[in-house]
Amino acid sequence: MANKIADLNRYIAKKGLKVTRQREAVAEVFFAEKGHISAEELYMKVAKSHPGIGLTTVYRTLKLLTEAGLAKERRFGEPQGVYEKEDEDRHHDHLICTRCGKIVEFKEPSIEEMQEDVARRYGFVVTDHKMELYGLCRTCSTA
Amino acid sequence: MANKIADLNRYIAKKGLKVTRQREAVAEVFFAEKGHISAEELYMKVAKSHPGIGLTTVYRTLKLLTEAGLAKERRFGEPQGVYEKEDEDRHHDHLICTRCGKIVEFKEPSIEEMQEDVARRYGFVVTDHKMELYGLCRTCSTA
DNA sequence: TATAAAATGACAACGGTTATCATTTTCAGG
DNA sequence: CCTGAAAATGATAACCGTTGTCATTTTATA
Ligand SMILES: [Mn+2]
Ligand SMILES: [Mn+2]
Ligand SMILES: [Zn+2]
Ligand SMILES: [Zn+2]
Repeated sequence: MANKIADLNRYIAKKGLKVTRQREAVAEVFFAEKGHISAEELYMKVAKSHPGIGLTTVYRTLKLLTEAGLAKERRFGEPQGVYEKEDEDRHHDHLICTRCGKIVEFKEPSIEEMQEDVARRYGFVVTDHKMELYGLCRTCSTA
Repeated sequence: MANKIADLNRYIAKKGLKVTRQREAVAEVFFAEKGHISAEELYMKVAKSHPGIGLTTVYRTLKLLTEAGLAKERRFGEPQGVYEKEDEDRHHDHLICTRCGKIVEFKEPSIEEMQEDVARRYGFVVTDHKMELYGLCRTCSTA
């Protein structure tokens, strides 16, 4: 994901910030992730290849990535936030199993349209939304 | 509101717990609320008529009310949780203005049906869901 | 009224995140 | 390449909403 790193560096330049080894290290590990990862977990993974990088820096980098539109913070009912890669056309919502923690991502344009309708009806302009369905996955409900 | 208190007392009896002045005081103020209120705010309001009641007890009572199905905790992107009255047929979702904080409640059965569809498609049995639309209210978007 | 169980209030502790600050690093200009 | 101003880092303390602890009080049952 060299292009992702390039996107980050472009954002950094645009904002007059600076490229650092730490930012690249954190971003690289983050972009290599598939699912949702907490700051603490990311910190641990980064530490393997780059010991010495502080948890604070991981938090700061995640915030930077979020501002740059490359990461998104999620909150699935737990106090600890998790992050995932963000991309204009990667928007999705989540199904969360409250028993085993399994998370399924889905996209449902027809629901999104209806959300727009509802918002319009109340005079709102929607900029973001959150939809989470909590329940039991197949494995957990048949056990 | 007397019936709400009665509901609470019924739940308390069923669980072998005890009716106390504090619980009644907190519940009364809570049930008299219209919108969403934080534990801290509720604590302040309760203090006016019943000084001496601790914040801890307010938290405990809110948890009790939630277990009894009479209150529901909400989180609108801020660290501080807020509570609102709960009722089987009072389910609704929220439109939140990110500028002025205005919150509009709405109910959209067709969306709820589609949520069920999506869940079924992935083998999930939904027990709860969260849908929040963030954006600008009419006042804020035309200013 | 005696008794066991539960609730209370004061306070400490928790956990995830952010602020502070001395030190180090980056990078534009010379 | 240097130099210097601006920004970033890491260690640590602080923050803040919430929950745990525990001695004391209150409730409800018999
Ligand atoms: Mn996701
Ligand atoms: Mn509501
Ligand atoms: Zn499951
Ligand atoms: Zn507004």
